Amino acid sequence: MAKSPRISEAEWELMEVLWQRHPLTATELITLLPEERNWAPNTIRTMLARLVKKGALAAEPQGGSYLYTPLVARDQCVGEEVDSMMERVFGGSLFPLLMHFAERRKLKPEQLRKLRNLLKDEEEGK
Amino acid sequence: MAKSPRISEAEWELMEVLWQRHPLTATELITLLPEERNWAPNTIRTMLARLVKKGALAAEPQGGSYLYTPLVARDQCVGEEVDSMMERVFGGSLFPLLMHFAERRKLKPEQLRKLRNLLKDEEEGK
DNA sequence: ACGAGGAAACTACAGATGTAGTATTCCTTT
DNA sequence: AAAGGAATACTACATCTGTAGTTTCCTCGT
Repeated sequence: MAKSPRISEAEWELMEVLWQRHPLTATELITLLPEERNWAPNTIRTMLARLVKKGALAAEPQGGSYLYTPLVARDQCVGEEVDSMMERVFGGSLFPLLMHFAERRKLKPEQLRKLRNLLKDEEEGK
Repeated sequence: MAKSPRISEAEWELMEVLWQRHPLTATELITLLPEERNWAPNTIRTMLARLVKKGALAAEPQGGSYLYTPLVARDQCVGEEVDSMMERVFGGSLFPLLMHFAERRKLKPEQLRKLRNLLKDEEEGK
């Protein structure tokens, strides 16, 4: 499967809405966005246009407007996002990531031990 | 603790080297970079300058040259990187991330069950 | 059929990023 | 002290991102 286009942070928010519910017109999408993000409508339309250009969305004309639909699966985008991050900061290996969480979220040592154990095969198999 | 500056993908590679070994001059750093990355020396120096401007590196003059040293801890950068990604694609919650790995890396269902169990408190506590 | 109002198209612009060329400076060696 | 070589400083430039204003166009209601 081909790599999906890169979705930027702000774009991600639009995609989230569209992955949950589509097709949508720009106006509908705007009403569905969390209000905290009070982007100017034109900002959102610009981002939509970029997402279409990137091939992340399809834009189907519908009476003077467009209906937008995701062309890339959320799962795939997530996968690529995660992989890229993992590659960058954990050398691609799962275990250090879990260690990271274990430390940050302060798992109890006993949980940690179990977790480590559980994932040993994983790491070796990789 | 203050937020560390944003380290871009390419910059990350320089930082990795410097986190492992510092202080280094630009030239030393260049020799330590993986050869695949055959950046022009000037490219690397530009990135170094940017990292200094961002406050990610200190540049100590040393006989007509500089010695570069990280000013931000790798751990902290990793944390912020991970948090940002988690926020973006997993709504900040750990469990879906683990599910993702479980699916992608094909954990055995039994491992998965244990893992889920193990992390339940974590999720609830959040 | 015409006008109002909303959509889309086009334009703008600053900051980040990837990538590197050119110019200047300054240390070191004859 | 002058030259050579390296390191830095400055400049460049295309693309992506965040953010939005201005202009044009189409559609629906009267």
